Amino acid sequence: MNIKIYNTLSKKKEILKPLEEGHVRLYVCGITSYDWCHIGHARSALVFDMAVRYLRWRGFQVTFVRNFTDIDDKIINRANEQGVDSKELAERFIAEFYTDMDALGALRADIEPKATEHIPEMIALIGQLIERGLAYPAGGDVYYRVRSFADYGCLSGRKFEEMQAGARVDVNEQKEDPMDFVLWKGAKPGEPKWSSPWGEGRPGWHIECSAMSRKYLGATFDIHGGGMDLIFPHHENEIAQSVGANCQPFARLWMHHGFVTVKEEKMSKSLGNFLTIREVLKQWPAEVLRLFLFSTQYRNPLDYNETALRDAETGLDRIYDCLAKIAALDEKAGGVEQPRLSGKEREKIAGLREQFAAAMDNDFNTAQALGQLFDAVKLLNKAARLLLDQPGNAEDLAALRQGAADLRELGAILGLLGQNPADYLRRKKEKLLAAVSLTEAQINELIARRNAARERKDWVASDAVRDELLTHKIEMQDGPEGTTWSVKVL
RNA sequence: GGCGACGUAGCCAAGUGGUAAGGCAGAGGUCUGCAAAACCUUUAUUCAGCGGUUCAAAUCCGCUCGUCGCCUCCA
Repeated sequence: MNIKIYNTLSKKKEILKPLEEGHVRLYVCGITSYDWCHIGHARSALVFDMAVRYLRWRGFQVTFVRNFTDIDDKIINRANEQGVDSKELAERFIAEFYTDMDALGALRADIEPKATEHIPEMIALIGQLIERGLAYPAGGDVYYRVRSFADYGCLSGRKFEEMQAGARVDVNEQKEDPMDFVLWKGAKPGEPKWSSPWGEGRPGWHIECSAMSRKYLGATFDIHGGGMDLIFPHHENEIAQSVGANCQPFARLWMHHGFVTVKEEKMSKSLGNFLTIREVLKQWPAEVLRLFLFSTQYRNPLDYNETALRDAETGLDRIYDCLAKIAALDEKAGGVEQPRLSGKEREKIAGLREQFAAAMDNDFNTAQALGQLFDAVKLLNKAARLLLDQPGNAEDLAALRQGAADLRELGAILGLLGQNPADYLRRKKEKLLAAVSLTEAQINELIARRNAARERKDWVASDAVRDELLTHKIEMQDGPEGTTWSVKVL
């Protein structure tokens, strides 16, 4: 088994070989908890949720750590704006984060450390950096002496000269060099503070990840992940801190996911175009959002728009339709001798797991993996149709059931197809019905009227009923089991 | 200005040296009283453009054009 993952550090796909065989240690940068999570956060959460589920499905033990930044300038500023305590604010948005994650069906990380609960670890780490001459106290703050760290820039591919050419860093007289970054900030009046050898203050942003990853995963561990915007400076600085303090390699593989854009622009507070998870889930079920997010490989940018989400929903419906059909087939297993599925078709159904895994092994290529799922749906639909006409052969049914079970098992890796297919379709119908001006009883009455007309072969009357229903966006399907209806989207 | 990514059908999106997955939308057909759903067939001689390497390139190299991101808090 070879799982290849793109490593930002080497700019190549590399075969995943955990330090400890069979055990992957993963650290992901979580949120700064001062505001509602947006769909960019959802992408981050779901990408790593998928990666963890897949690695586990593949038989790895995974230790997944994702932190909360619960002390930071943004939190303090927001708390001041709202006249609340910064700790209270941070706690509140951690709770909201969990609500969102639950709504998305995202697994909890195994360890979810908070920065404020690891101040001693950070202080120890800063102390080590000072000892090694890589950091210096200045006026109540402590800074990292970036030029003393030879590999600075190795992750983002930057060189000092280049960075300085375009640097837009604040002028700060306390720093020896404008590129130096803060490890410890001396407290200003009224700010939250902890005591330290350098006076009262609080940690800089980057130090928490170095301290907490070391505590829970060790100085060197397998994968460190986050959004692409964290490459510089956050992850670059983490490397400087961790390698500088530990004198051994830090994360061996860096995984960075692409952004969600809205109308081709990066979401940002300043542009006012960010969409919260809460808002999006009001409009679309979590599985639709997941299917949408996984329709593109995680490193590529992804544009959020109505059309894309609608397409995703149509696709999801199609898979559930297929599963529901097969479930219904189960109930009328027949005793026909001859299998109707060819050996080749049977093989293809059985090969789904392997095909899916091949796609996922290639840097979690969910787009390709979904393609395999849809291929299987097509095949299963075809087979189900064959069996629907006549009593099924037991072997065929077994193949179909296995195919459906595989579909659901693989879907679960992406957090999809977790619902009972019949329930999913019923719920969807109810939701759509709520937006339509007819009740189910009224619809059934009209259908009965139409069927009576069809009995008489009064096609004019029959079509009139259908047209009437269509004005209410109700569409009928005449099947062997009678007439069913659905709400037409659009 | 520096660094990096991307540009594949109407739209979304795989494919990274061997002759273009998949989804959505569209067209034709089977089924149906007619429909719908499902299924079948079909929709890129071509992968931004131009050169080069190779028996062979969407895939490698160079240049041009275009889009986006990072360099400041950011998933």
